[in-house]
Amino acid sequence: MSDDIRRNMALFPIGIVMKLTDLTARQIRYYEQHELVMPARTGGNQRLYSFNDVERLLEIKSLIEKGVNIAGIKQVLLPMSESSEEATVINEQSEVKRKEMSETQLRKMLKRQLLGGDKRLGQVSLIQGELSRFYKR
DNA sequence: CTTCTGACA
DNA sequence: TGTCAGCA
Repeated sequence: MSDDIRRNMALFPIGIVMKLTDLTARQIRYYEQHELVMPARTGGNQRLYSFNDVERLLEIKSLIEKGVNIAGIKQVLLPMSESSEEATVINEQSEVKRKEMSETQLRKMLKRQLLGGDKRLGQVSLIQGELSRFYKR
């Protein structure tokens, strides 16, 4: 499956990514600072994004719009070392499916936090400001 | 002209 | 997040 290398191939500069994602350079760089995306660099230190990076950014954008903050996105997106319940699944095309948290699980976490009773240590606030549109909508 | 880092009237 | 500076 050498289709992966193409998706991970560093191709476009931040300017194009901006148009592709409707995000500002500021935001894109900001998310990188928080390790939400790690684009490659050219010899001149210019960022080069791959298709995967762009998709990643779109997912981040989506979550931001839903009211999830950086801390929350980190927990919802990929680099999930081990998900106790959600098993790593292989999809129909034998392509490794992304270990993303489902909407339902997200809501579950949100509800648990919003309802207060969060006794687990080291838990970070997933929501920004007011309890977001999860309950407004 | 485009991108990069750092900083904040 | 916007935006401006000063480089590369």
